[in-house]
Amino acid sequence: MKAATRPYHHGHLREALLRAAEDALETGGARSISLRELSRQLGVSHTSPRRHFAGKEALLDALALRGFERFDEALGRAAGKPGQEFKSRLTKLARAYVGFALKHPALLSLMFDAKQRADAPEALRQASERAFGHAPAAFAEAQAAGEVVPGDPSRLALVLFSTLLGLVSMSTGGKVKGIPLDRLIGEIIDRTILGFRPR
Amino acid sequence: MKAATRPYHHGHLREALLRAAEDALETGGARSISLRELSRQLGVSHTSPRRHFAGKEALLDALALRGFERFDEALGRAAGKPGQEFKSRLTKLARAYVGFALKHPALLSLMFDAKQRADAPEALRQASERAFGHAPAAFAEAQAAGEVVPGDPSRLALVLFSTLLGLVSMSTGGKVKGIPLDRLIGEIIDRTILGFRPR
DNA sequence: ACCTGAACACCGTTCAAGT
DNA sequence: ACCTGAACACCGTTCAAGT
Repeated sequence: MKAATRPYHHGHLREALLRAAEDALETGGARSISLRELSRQLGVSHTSPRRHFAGKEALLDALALRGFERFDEALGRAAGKPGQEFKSRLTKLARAYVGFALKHPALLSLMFDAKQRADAPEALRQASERAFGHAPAAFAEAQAAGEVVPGDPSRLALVLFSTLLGLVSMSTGGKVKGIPLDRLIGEIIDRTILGFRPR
Repeated sequence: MKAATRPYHHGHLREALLRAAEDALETGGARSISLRELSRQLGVSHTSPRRHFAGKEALLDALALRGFERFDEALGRAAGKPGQEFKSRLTKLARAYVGFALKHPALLSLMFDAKQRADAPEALRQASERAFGHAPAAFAEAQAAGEVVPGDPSRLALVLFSTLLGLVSMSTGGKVKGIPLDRLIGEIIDRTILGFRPR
């Protein structure tokens, strides 16, 4: 009954810290994350995090990196396969993106802030680029089929993702001017396809 | 030689605090803002800010609010007048927006974070809506001239601004994949106008 | 290797007190 | 009204020490 009070976090303290930090992030914002408080929650001394992260900034960066990795997976699953209808693929990608953004708003904000920093780790930039690399494939295929204007496909995809990203930023609680984002996505996709259709 | 060491910040301590806080924000990020450090810089005791702001959060909110007010002014100047060419008005609005975003990246991030908070002050939401209210007028006029598809003009303007907002978020140091934002704006405007043209 | 406690230099906020 | 110093309960980070 006493020995049980010693989880000691053999190998997974790092994991536990990241998990607890993400909880705090979504609950009380980035400012509410405290290494000492996390240590208390996990029952380790306040200097233990130091073994796994060089400092608080490093923990936040690791959190952002994991965010990008999950983001990448979600978009990868939604990206679809060659041969599927262009509009349907874009719609799935868009819903995946918006879904992630609405589910983890504070994490997404942290991810972008971290990536923007002048001294951002290279891994962060790469993870971001990987995640945003799924849409261009769909555009390239549509170009080959003559449904979309020529040009760098990743630049075309950029326009769609920018729009969605901005839409989420301008929304409050998943709504813009009372209209749910879900309903706006279809409109955006239609306009995007129209704008990219060869004249 | 001694009396001069007593600025005492008669009435404008509030102003001075906001100014110093914005400097710190753009230099070292939101996390680098400290009430005590600001007080030190301004030569007042560390409890003086309390007279002007209920707490640190309140100071940050005030900073965000002023940001939205300046943002509103910048967009208002760029919005142009009825009778001017639609595309030229959009381009000016877009450049004004992107210009602000690149000049005050940390402030913009703070502005949106503050506005998004569940307990955000109403004034913040209103200031945001005011600032984003300039573009719809241009869209409404273009609709009257038959250059743009019918529908709620502020919803049409939303698409353009979302795209720009997202573009800035995805950029690093004013560039996306090595291409300066300035050069992308024209492309975005063209696509937007194309997408909104009556079929 | 991994974790610890003590120490240091900071925070934000509160409060009784001064002019 | 406006500002002050002391006090309180926190921080992140460093370091010598323990197993």
